[in-house]
Amino acid sequence: MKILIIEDEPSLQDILQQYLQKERYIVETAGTFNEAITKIEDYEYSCILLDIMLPDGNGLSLLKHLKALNKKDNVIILSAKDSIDDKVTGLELGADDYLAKPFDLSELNARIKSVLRRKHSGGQLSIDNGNVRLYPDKFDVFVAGEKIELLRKEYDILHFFMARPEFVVSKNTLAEAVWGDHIDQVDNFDFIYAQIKNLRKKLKAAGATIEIKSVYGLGYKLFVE
Amino acid sequence: MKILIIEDEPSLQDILQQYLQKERYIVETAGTFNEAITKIEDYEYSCILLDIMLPDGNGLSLLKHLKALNKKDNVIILSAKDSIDDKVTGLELGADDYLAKPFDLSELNARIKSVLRRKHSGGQLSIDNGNVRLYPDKFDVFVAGEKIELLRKEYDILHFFMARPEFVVSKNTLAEAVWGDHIDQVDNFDFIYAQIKNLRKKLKAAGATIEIKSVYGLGYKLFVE
DNA sequence: ATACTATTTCAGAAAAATTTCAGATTTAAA
DNA sequence: TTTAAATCTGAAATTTTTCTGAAATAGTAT
Repeated sequence: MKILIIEDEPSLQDILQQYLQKERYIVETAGTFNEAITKIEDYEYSCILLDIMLPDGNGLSLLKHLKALNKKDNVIILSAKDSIDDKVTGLELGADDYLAKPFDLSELNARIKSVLRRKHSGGQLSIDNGNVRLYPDKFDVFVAGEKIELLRKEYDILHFFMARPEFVVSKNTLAEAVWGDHIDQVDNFDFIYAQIKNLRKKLKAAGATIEIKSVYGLGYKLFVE
Repeated sequence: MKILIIEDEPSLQDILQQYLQKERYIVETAGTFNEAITKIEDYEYSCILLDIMLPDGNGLSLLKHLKALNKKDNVIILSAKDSIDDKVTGLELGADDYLAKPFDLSELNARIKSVLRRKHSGGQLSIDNGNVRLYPDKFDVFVAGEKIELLRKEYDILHFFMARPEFVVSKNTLAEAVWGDHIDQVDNFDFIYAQIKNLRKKLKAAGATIEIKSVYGLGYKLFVE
């Protein structure tokens, strides 16, 4: 579960980040319009918290941008303005919820949960590739109808690839998605090698018709037979 | 078993809360329309007691709201008005029962039990898994026909798992369901470990064919042999 | 108040998952 | 073919999570 906080005020950004990390989300932050755009284009977040009063551009136009890109990220708008106008405009533009400042952290948490619940139950219940089926909310993976046991990181990695079959993914992108932001300038990818190795072994042992192939110098891609 | 009391009059709220807590329910309260909405969106209650005369909005519109959100929570309407109108409207809007003030606490309790029975076991009086049988409204548990003595928290935990056999449940979810929402940002789960340990010991000693297995990094699940 | 029971906290032990490491193997390009 | 970089591997080290019995605290009933 990755959440992007788009908020220019450092203190609030900090509070939100710390609170949500305690709630076990992977949290990333963006302080400016441009930074936010870059992150959004690079990754699909489970939920985006968007302050509509950004210094270098109105948050609502960011929302417009997001929808124009056909992104599916869910958005909760945070705003100091409690004006009906902004709220309505935000929701019309496709935001999923609206929260006026000042707000309670537990209230924010409740809204996030509600958005995620809606997203997951409304969205697809399983992801299929070859003879592998993955149930995102149950942490269950089946190969040819048989359940296999994956550890947490193995599961996260597989989930990531299952959502992007046949696409080449760099190790940096993978690391960022599965391990989070703090893994930014890493000089060796041993931890990825170790995980990929174990995941491959389990998939092979179960007779999966998918394979995580390495693309020399670029990264990996999920190959579907 | 979590119950939400939506009632603006503090004294009645207090009486209900104390009584229901003694009856071993986890009780939360909301005094206003908005507070209630927030709580409802955040969590699915076993039963909601709804006073339809709220200061900041009619209770019936809250009921409408609830159904629009596709929530499955059961609702018992409490009302000072004994008008047929309100009763009919309430039940039409999907309430499960109706109780006119003033009412007897034991009567309320009976209605709640009946609603819960209908909800949880489709009217069944017991929940079975393996050689374990649990009687929800008697707080009785039998293993292979022999009654075993469980403490309150142990019972609540077992009940929770018995209703969700084979499903992985996070410690946060378990804590929220069994301990209620004052446990909001916990940084350690020692109290869960302690309870699970004791419950496991009792189940094992009685020769139960079910087992609460831990799923490393995720939570627990009830395994049925 | 007092005694009794239930629950939570604590500190250390155990178990499990993840990362690091050192050496082997593969790859692309000179 | 030779070379250097990239990737893979099994095992060890580290970190994280879970478990345990005992002690402290909270809760109930007398």
